[in-house]
Amino acid sequence: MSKILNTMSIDVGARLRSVRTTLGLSQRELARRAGVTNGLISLIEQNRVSPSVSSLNKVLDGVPMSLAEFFTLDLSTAPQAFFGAEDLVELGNPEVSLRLVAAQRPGRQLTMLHERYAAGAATREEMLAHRGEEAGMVIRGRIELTVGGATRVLGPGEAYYFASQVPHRFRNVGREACEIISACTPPTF
Amino acid sequence: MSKILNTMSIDVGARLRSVRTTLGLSQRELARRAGVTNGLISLIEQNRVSPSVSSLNKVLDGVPMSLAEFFTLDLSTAPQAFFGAEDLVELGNPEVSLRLVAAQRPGRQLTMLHERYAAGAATREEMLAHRGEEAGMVIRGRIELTVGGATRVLGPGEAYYFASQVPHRFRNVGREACEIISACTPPTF
DNA sequence: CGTTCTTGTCCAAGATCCTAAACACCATGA
DNA sequence: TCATGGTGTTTAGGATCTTGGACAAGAACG
Repeated sequence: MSKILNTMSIDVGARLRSVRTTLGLSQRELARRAGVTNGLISLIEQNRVSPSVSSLNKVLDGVPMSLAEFFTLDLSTAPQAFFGAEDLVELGNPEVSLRLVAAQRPGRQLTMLHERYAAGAATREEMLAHRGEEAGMVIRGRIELTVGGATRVLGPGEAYYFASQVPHRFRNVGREACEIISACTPPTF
Repeated sequence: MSKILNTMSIDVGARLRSVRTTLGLSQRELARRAGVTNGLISLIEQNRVSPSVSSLNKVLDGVPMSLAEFFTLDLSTAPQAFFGAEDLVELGNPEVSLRLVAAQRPGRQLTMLHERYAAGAATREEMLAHRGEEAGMVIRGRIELTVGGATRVLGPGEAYYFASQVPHRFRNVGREACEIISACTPPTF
């Protein structure tokens, strides 16, 4: 006896699905980041259950997004064409800042990021799951980039381009912060 | 074995208690309006449980307040002294609008409302639970006010003052909207 | 002093959420 | 064709939320 919960003033399921798909995450990947099960994400998105606030909070921690942002999201906006610096959604941390362009855009096919690595900061070396390609250009500072077996330090005006499935790692070996504009497809964030 | 849930980034219990006490409601009164039990309100406010989103939504319907407003509330603001029209919190409905001054102020001792009755609108005649007194002045339109057995129509510049426990009823018998500035103590909203 | 009302808290039992595991489907590739 | 790895969905059962009622403490009143 499959049941669907009464329509509430706020459609939590649609909201969560919108947030997740916009960021290009699978239910399992979001579940892993949030420390819950993929089944729960599925049930919530179908409005088969109304999650406890603490569960929803855990799920949103995997995005990351606050409850206030989640409930304040306006789903019915026309696709936005221009984004001020304050419109970019921060996905990283203070050490490695990743600011996403057009985060809310449904069905987004491209991920563009404004990345900022603090002095000494680095990404974990890891194999990304998707099959897309990544490109970027340094606009300030210097960054050491390792792709497969090769390592090189890039400065302002220099760029990179590689397939995402090749293990790669960014490391800021300089004294000042390094900023990069990057793009990849399909979207992983 | 009494347990207290892990501290979350957002203290739902404190938030709800703050909202409720600020409005001068008891747990039972809020529960009645929301269609839940007083026990649930108690447990939520103590963070003994993390309510489901749908329960929290039901509870907030009794205020009324949206989930977005609830999670956006800033609890740590210094007492606000000035309130623009947009700062007043709407407590009524389209027919009978009740806009509360200083809704968020903790320990508020006074309730001041900007009331607006659409043409033909009326309050239910009911005995209010508290023992305070109410006063108000019409600033626009005309309103028929019944207090105990007496009825009178008041216009701009005219005022009223009575004990809250006397049954009373407001009714706009005119063609235009009627606006009133009212105050009562202790706070019932 | 009791009586009666209010308040918030606490406690089984029932309802709902959440997990772990399985399922069905599709795409890729040997 | 079969295996592999990805996707979202479903289900049984344990964990948690929610209810209805009891409880204790305080205030108002006679």
